Amino acid sequence: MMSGASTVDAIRRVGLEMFARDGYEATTMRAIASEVGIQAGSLYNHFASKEEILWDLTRGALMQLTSRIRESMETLAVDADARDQLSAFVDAHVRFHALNSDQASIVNRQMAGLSATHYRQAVSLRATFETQLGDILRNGDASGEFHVIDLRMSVIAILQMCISVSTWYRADGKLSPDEICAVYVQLSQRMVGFDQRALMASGPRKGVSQR
Amino acid sequence: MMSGASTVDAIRRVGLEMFARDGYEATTMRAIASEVGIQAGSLYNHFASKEEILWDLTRGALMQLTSRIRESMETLAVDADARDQLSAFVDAHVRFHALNSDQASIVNRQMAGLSATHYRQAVSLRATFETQLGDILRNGDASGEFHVIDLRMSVIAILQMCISVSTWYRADGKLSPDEICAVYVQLSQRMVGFDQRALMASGPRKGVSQR
DNA sequence: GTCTATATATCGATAGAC
DNA sequence: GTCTATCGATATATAGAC
Repeated sequence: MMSGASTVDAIRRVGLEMFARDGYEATTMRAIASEVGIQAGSLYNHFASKEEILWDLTRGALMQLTSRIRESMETLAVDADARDQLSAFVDAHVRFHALNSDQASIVNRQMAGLSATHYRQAVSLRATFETQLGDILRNGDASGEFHVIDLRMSVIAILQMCISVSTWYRADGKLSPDEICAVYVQLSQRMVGFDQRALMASGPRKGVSQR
Repeated sequence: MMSGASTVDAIRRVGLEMFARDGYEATTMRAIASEVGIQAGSLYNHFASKEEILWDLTRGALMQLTSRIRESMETLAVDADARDQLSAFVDAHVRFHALNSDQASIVNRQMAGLSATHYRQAVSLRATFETQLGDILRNGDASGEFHVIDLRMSVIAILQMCISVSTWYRADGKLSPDEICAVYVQLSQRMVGFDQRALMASGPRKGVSQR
């Protein structure tokens, strides 16, 4: 038991880590309890079932990501163009998946452990991201800023690209979240057909990074 | 038991389907045996353990994908440019992940069930795809065909984009594999900074698809 | 709210008859 | 090679003392 942290928060913290690392089915209530420092039966004073822990973590991760995206979009001016909107969206998405790889694993890999009802709710929450990005791309294409090849496939491809950062980013690696976000923002702009040559002409183009 | 198919092949077929749909840990040997039409104990006449089934399927999927990519690359002329190489690679990757979503699930989501030794072997096999695509991008950047922003991130982003097709493609959907591959090839060309304007100028540009 | 003890079920894997 | 029967371990979840 940790001082200064409630038992329920300790269960959340341990469950998140173990579900992400070992998978939901491979993680046992006994293992969670042991890491928290209590007996397995005591877990049921805080969560009705193992699935309730997963649902709590899934819902929390999705709401955290929702908040980060909303905060990032709110920094934009009301008349921001589609390019700025896309940048804010991709930046928030990449940053979240880099800095919260455990939450990313829960949402992207462990959702099969949810009950049918909770699974539907999670998919519904996740679909809002696709809708948001789809709106940005549609507006950008309509205004002539973008030249989208296919709306739905572009949306999924960009989202999946952002999500994949969670599989390789390491806090002790050579690249900072800022640097990574900058690259993915550029990639997303290319994918939607935003013409960057005007920007490139304003400064010397850097060589390809060969880390 | 199916006539014309050996028991071991039936186990492979059923295991692939159940591992992909329910996950490795959530799939029981009894469930596999039941679907095959034999008793659970009889499975051990064909595989030493549950993990051996997963490893057989993982290895098979990775080798199938390897073959598809090699076949696609071999259709190219010996002096094919980087753009054609990228197209052949992406086409094969997207096509495989669309038409073999179960194999894709095994390789991309169920590998945590493998033993440490088998896991390392699978990761090693999978790394060859990254190396191949990395070579194509590096050569294309060196020759001036591409303008790669960051080699490693571009490789991962493109691969993950191709893989994601397995999560939404349906054989009874509106899009054929050919149409999907065409879109993803274009997306990949944009991501590596291949200039398409010369091609676009040769014909009227189509509006964005709003399916 | 945590403990000990346990109910109830199911798991992967094995043994030996046929 | 498949069957029946079962081993030994472990799973989630519960009951009741403190």
